[in-house]
Amino acid sequence: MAEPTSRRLPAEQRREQLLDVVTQIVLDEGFGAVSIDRVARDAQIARTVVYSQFGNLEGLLEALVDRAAARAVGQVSAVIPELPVSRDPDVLLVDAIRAFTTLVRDHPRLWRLVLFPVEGAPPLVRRKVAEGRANVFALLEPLVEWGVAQRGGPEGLDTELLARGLLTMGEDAARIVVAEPDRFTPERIADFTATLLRWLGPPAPSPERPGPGPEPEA
Amino acid sequence: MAEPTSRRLPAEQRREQLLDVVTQIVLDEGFGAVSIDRVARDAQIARTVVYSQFGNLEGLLEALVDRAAARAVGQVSAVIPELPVSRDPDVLLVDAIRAFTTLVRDHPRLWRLVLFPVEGAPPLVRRKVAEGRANVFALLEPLVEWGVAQRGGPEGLDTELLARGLLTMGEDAARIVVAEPDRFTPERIADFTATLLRWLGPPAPSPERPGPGPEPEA
Amino acid sequence: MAEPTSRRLPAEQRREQLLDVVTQIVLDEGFGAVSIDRVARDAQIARTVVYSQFGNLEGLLEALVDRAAARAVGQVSAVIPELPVSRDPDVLLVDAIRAFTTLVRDHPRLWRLVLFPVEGAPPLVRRKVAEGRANVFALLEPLVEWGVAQRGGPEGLDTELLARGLLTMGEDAARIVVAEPDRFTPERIADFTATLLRWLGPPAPSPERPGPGPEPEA
Amino acid sequence: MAEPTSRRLPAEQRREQLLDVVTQIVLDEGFGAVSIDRVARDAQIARTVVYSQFGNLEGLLEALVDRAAARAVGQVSAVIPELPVSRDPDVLLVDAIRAFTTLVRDHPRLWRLVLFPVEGAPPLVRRKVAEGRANVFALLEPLVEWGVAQRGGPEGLDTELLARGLLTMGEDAARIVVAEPDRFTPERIADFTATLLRWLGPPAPSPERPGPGPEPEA
DNA sequence: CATGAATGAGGTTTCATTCAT
DNA sequence: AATGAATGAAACCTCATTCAT
Repeated sequence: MAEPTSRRLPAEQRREQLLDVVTQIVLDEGFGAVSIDRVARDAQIARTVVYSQFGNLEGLLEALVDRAAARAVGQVSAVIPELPVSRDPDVLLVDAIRAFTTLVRDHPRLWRLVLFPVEGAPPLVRRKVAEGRANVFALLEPLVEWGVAQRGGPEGLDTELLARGLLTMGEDAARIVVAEPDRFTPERIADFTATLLRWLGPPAPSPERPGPGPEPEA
Repeated sequence: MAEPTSRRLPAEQRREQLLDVVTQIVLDEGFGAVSIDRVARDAQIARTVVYSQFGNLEGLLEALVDRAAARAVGQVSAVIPELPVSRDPDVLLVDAIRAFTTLVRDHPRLWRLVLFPVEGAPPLVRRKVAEGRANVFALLEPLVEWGVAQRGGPEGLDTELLARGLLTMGEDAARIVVAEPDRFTPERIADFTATLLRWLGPPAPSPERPGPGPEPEA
Repeated sequence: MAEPTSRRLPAEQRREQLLDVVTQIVLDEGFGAVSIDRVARDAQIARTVVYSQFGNLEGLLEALVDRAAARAVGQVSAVIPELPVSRDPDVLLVDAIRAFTTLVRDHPRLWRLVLFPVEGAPPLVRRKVAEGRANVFALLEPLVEWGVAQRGGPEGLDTELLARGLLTMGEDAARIVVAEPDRFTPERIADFTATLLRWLGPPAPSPERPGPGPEPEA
Repeated sequence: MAEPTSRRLPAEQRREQLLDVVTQIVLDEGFGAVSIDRVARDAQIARTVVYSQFGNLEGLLEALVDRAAARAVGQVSAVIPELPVSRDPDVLLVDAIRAFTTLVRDHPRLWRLVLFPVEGAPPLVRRKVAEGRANVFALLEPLVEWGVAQRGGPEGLDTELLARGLLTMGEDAARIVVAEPDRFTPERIADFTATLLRWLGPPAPSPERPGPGPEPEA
């Protein structure tokens, strides 16, 4: 680790380097292993450099979390469609699940950080993750409502719980894809989702959404 | 906290008292806040008493986890039915969800410990929790297979993923019941589950399903 | 170690048992490893038993040293002849050396304790050993004087230093016999001593010591 | 002790200062009294300074031993002649003894450290001392063989034991010179050695070594 | 921007010892 | 004669943080 990067870096670069070091430590040994000392040691610089960049330990973690959050949000927003949507809700869901898990699989370092409350994440981190989750939930809920309506869901369906459940399962899907990429592929998960939707019967042939033709009918 | 319990307790009682103290600390401030020092301080005894009971910090945490695990397992096993089952799978599922969330709601201290890998749970804790989860999964999977068969699930349904998903959602249900008991009640969650099952259509009216007669045949 | 000797021993027996335990610890891991705790643990009794027998750690060590000293003195006094002696001084010395090293070889546990200021012997121990050494020296010096006179030693020979040197070498002989009994046997050491004495020329055949006859004259 | 040396010393100087402090403690109270805490207290600095210089207690002791060993070796090598030697072996031995004991007398702090396995020297120290002893022995043995040959020693003399004995006595001489410098002077010890050699008779008048006639003149 | 020296606090652990039973 | 519970002191070590240069 920690190539002998030229000493005396400009602030921005130094920050990036240090955050990379921290990320590595967290992934390898959890948040509990992060200390100013350790970061400085791994980066082969004096402790005070870390202080001058991040103020203190909390600042360091905050910066880490902020960077990860920004990246994660950027990636997710490319996957969640925005209303109004003009596509079949089933296809939409399956595509979104596939896209999201693929994305997670391809950026495991980022998503392990986000998805696993790794080894003693400090309150700060949990708070940020919770925030992010709430944001995603806010995007998801109306979509779910729309989808249920489109599909003709049962009377009195608790869409809040449904949205929550979908979010939870989506997260868990991501987790298992990261944890065991050989056993759990995006494709397998997408297939599972499609099969599940098929179980619900064909999408309601609502007037303005003729549905995908013949489809699984028999 | 920490009533001035009579000094000079017999070992067993002392252990219980100390584990209670630890639990409180974990719930309030996470595993990261647990230290021999802190426990002794909160219990208003000398540090060495803790050592004489648990050997060292790891021993203390292990004892905590073991106690919690024993209790949790005891409670869960009362809720998960064992095959062969002679009841309607939908009712079974709804009842189990209701029973489990009720149980969790009524023992929030225990279940917060188990369900929330709070604030820096040390490897030891995570391992135990993972073990417990695996055990439950082992019980759950055959049940799910049985239920799907009973109900006439779609061709090619990935029951491993389905079982996993149900487990994940069950856990999450428990979590929200503990976290916001006023908004999320066992009844609400049971209702939601029932509605969802209704969506799947009526249980397959398989001839021989008033009871587990010939079973997976048709 | 520490067979489950019947609990509730009479004092004298308990003391012996505990001193045996201490001896074993010292031989295995040095004085630094001796602690009331350790002794009690190895003897499988409560710490307080040790206290009631020896008062405190110092008392324990003192008892250990006293017992060892008594035994060592008993053994040595059988080897050191007392004046007046009516035998050839060379034979006397060689015999004594042989007897002593043999004795040491046959009681290695005792003599390792005495001869090796093992691994952090506390002041108390060093003091006792020094005392013992002084006692032996007191016995040795007149013997050496007598021997030198008998043999016709050189004018102005510093018998104090000679006695001291003999003592030192005797001790060292004992040490190497204990440490490497295969390489250094009592016989080898006795032979060496005899050869050395032969180098000095034949013992003065003068009945009453006619003085340093030839001497370094040329 | 422990003058209020200016705070904020450069590393090298700090190390020296701390090793001096440790030396003092060892000489006064033995290795058992050395602790990071104690060293810091005596040096009137924070414990962590000691840690930053030596890593841990073992590192501290190792540094102490290494420094002492380097110094001791430097001094001894100036005293032990190397083969081939062109001087009278008796004179050589006496001179060496005199030089060594003088040197020891003049550097008592160093040599007490080396010669007295003081009060619980930890394994590390014992190991180093044993090593040093072995090195000296390796130098000494060929010299002794040469000397015995020169002098015409008796048939079958066990030169290994002789060399060992001389080493042991040399060490002991050093010890008593340090312990009681008034009673035991280098001169007294040199005289004793010379007298002893005289007892062996004149050096063999080997052809190419005309004997210690006029001595250091021709 | 970066270093190196230093501090103080907090945690783990072991040990000698005492007291009540 | 023995146990088991408890204390207080002292050691090790690591960390966050500050200051002078």
